[in-house]
Amino acid sequence: MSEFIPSFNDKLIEKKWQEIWYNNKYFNAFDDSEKEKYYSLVEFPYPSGAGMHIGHIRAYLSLDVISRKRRMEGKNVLFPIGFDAFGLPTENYAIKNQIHPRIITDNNIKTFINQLKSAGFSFDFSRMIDTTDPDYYRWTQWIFLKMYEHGLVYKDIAYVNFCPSCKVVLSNEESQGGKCDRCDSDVVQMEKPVWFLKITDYAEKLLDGLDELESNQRIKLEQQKWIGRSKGAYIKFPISCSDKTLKVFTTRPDTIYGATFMVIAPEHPYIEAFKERIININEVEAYQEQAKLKTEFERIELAKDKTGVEIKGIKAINPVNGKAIPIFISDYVMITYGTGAIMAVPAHDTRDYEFAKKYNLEIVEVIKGGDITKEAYTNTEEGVLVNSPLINGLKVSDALNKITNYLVENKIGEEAKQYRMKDWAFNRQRYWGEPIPIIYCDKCGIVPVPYEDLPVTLPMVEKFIPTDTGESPLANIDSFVNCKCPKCGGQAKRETDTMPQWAGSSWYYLRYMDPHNNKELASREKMEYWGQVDWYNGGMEHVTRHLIYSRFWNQFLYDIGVVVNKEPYKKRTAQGIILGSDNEKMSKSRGNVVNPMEIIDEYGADTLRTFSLFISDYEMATPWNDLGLKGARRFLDKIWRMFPNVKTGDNYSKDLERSIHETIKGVSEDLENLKFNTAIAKLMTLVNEYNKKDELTTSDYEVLLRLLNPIAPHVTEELWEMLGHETLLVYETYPEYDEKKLVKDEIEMVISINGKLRDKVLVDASITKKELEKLAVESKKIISHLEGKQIVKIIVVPQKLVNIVVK
RNA sequence: GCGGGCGUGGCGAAAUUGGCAGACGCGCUAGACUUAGGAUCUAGUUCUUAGGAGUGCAGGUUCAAGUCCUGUCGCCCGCACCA
Repeated sequence: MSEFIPSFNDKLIEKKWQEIWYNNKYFNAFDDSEKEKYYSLVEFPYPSGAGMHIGHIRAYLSLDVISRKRRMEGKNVLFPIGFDAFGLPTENYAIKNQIHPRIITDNNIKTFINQLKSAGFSFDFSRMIDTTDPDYYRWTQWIFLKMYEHGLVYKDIAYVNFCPSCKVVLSNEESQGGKCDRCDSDVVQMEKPVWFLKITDYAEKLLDGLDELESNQRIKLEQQKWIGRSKGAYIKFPISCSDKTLKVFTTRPDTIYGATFMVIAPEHPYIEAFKERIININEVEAYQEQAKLKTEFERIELAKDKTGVEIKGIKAINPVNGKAIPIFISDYVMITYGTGAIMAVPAHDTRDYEFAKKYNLEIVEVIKGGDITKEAYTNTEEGVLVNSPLINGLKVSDALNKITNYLVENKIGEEAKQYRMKDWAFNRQRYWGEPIPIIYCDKCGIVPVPYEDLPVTLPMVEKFIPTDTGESPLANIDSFVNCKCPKCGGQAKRETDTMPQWAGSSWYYLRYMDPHNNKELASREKMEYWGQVDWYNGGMEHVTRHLIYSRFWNQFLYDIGVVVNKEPYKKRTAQGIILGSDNEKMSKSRGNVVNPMEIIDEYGADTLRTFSLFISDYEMATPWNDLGLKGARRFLDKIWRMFPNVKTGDNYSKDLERSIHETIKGVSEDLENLKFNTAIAKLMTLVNEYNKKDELTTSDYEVLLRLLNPIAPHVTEELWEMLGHETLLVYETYPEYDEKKLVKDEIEMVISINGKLRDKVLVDASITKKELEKLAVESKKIISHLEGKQIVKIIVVPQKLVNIVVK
């Protein structure tokens, strides 16, 4: 053997093992294995031109470690990767540089694959998918058509969020706070024909399914909040001298006697309907115009300042007491929620209170407990109803029941649920997305593309530019637009809008099970074998969008008998983001971006892997720290340098035995609980212990290599080979601990006085309580502290401490 | 405004869920060895008047509080005129 070098050559070793693993397909999953399956999934990346980010590394590492551990535990592991490649950055880059997005995408994917491999991720690269591949998006389109077939797709003219800069319609999810998710421009409201997916039909199922999901509370809460269910009632208020009623939604029908006026949204259809009777129609229409000009963001920003106009000429009749009350138009009521109209109860709602104060409207207290001369009394759980003939003296919960029954019996109202979540606006006016498989025929109307004609492929054209009218660039491509009607064979035109970014990712976990199937999205047999995703890790930012969308698609596919499980994911976790070393979010403009490839170049993939997991609790956001990398590298080098001290031996060294079993237990548990940082700390502690010895047995050394392998796979694999093994560590067994070996015969007990540490003693594990007390009181250190004091009592906590309470 | 989380050395962080605060790592200090390396090894490293004090701040419960309770300040994330 040549001279032993005290620091390993990461470049050589890592390249060597990556070639062995990937060329021999060591990480490929088997569809026909006898072994128990394990499906671990990470959110597939968008292959941006910038290549891999440190965030990708951290996001994928957790399940790479788990997947590697599972293989060692004898599982048939499916740990796939793919690319969510449709999207605006690629299209924008394509337009700017006159390169087709196909070419850009292919190049970016190549870069990504190389980068993923250089980090040593144990993905099954044979199952790679690309959402922009017609063989893939054929099935995205297929699912859309299935939804259409089942009445979950509809077209409507609607006010949509439109980004004037990206020239694209945005979903609510993409336009939070009135800003475009991508370019941060102010979003405007635009009336457009929109394809909607009826996700609200699945609101209840999406809520129920959360019970089965294994995740932390935050992940469930954010989804619950997003769906935003409110239980309450619809109530119909008759309109004076008319057979029409104004329907409102309220969560508090018990406060109906306090309803002193009504408010409708500026877009409410009754303004048009009662145009003839409205005396101040000019004033009302002027208000409507003004409201339209405000972006949604402005409407929220100006929230403090309530504005409105009374609609003169019509009144609403409170159906429980027959009182005629005024109707106002105001933009604090949204047309998109509930019925676009409310009964205002100023005494018990802060917004209504504000409005009533401003316009000098009557405020009637119906729940006792607050002081409505000062502010609205809203925290009414303990309150008692007053001024409400039918329900006076009742507690709120009883009043709610009684009044609801009354409303239902008298056909004034009905129980109802409302959701914050709205139907999913599903079309985009862009080129680089899945074409929506719909054809418009003058004779037959809207005709879905027949299943056998899928996929509707994107045409490869030289130039495409977004149109100013908000139409897709596809609209300019005649060869795409013009087609035959599948029903009558006549001239027809294709839908030119494409699907949103979220489409392809809504079912990709299914495709991995059977990625090359050209007959079905995946075969039933394979879906039965692979079942649910056992563990899905991704970003917190996708918990409300992608996670809900994909759960919705899966539930739909389950309902029509295509997939096997109601819920796609068994367990979901989310990594904390890595901030720049300045504790700010990484961004090019701040110049605090860490490039993982540079780190691999300088320190090697094993060091990057170890450090990214060691830096902090996996679920918390943490600033990056370049210097810390050295520590990770030092740790790996220490293990490397131990190699010459390893002597043959089939058992653990006696004095290390307990530490080894403790470490095995601790590390395994930590890895399962996402506590990678403490798992690595425990391995470091063990290594420090090893380092105090001149000699180690091969068993001592190998157990360390096996424990560390999922985290630092290259260097451990190399050392494994150096030990003379001919098989790979990748499929070696994961160490197990022996409970009996954890038992200590001697325990260090703490002796404290009034809770303050005063002494420590080493005692036999079998010591009795009495003996301990005696020992404690007789300790020299303790005696000196007890001088002149009186012992009140002694508390003994077995295995831990003795506390002497003195006066 | 509502919901969730966080606040611990010079820094990143641990703390078996109420029982030795600061594991592990970075950095720093001193020494050793020089194969001058991305070194390595050894010792030390919360503060401090050596008695203590100490987990954002102020109280409380307890034999015992970073951990539980009440109040308060600061930061982060999500939602936001949702009726």
